[in-house]
Amino acid sequence: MNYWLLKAEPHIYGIDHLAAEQHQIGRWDGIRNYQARNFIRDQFKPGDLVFIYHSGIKNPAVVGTACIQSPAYPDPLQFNPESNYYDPKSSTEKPRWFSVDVKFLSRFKNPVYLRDLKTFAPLQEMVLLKQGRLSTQPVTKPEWEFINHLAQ
DNA sequence: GCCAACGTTGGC
DNA sequence: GCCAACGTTGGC
Repeated sequence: MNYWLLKAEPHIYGIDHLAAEQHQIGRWDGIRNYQARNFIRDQFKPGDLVFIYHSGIKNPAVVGTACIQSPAYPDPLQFNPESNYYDPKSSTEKPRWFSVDVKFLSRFKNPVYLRDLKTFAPLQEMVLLKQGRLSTQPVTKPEWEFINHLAQ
């Protein structure tokens, strides 16, 4: 069992969108960064637990949890010329980008804000604090448990 | 393969 | 809106 963090811009697709999906399962697509892609393609496994993190807003925060619901599969948006995520260099034979299905689990009553994460010694090695721009990233088990306690 | 130019992310 | 960090592109 592994733990991950997925970033989302809440006005585009955030935890409320996920919770509103049929069966509360949504496709996590549009990832267009190789490092983030590699985590999805090579390491995400059904049953893995993820934090949903809202970025690009005034008070960025971990806002809830979800779980990986499917193996990685080619992101359909890369083949759609109408999509912002269309990639003409990708092909169905050699897809470049991958997505997974994610199932909503919980929305934190108390979001854990980035400014607070920064104050706790056990969280100082989080990828979130070290590498600002990575949109999918690993979380350690101690970090997972610590943040869940903060959200209670 | 190097590197300058450029684009994007994302916190503040 | 600004800007730091960093990823990508493309000429050479």
